[in-house]
Amino acid sequence: MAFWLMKSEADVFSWDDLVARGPAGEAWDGVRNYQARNNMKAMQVGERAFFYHSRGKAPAVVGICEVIAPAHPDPTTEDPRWECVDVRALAPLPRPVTLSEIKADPRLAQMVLVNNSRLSVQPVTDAEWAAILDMAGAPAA
DNA sequence: GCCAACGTTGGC
DNA sequence: GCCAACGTTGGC
Repeated sequence: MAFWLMKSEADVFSWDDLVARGPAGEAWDGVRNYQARNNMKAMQVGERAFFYHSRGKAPAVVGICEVIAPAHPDPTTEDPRWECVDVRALAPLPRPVTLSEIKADPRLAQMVLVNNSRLSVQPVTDAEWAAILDMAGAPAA
């Protein structure tokens, strides 16, 4: 099982918006970046991803979501190059983990989030996943 | 709101 | 195939 991280601007589509979708979840559409798309194509149903709020005054990982549908054509474009997965909210983190905390933790120095801040869908290693859960005060997965 | 970093586009 | 110009992202 691989782990992932998906970014969204909090004032465009927030964690609360995903929670409001309930078990039906939401298509993660609108991605127009090949690397991010390739990551979505690699996702398996049941895998988990951190939900990250970008661009707010305190960018942070705020929740955990689950992939509920594999990659399929992006409904927001006619262009067949673009695909998206569907995700649903699983659980909020007991405490958000901010980008500044992530940058300050040596366990997370190699995170894609730290080194390629523009990639909107990115892989997370098992060790990074565990470290962030730890920082959030969440039980290990 | 600003600006640096990055990805994409398009002329040659 | 190269590279300059442009648009977008996202931290601050």
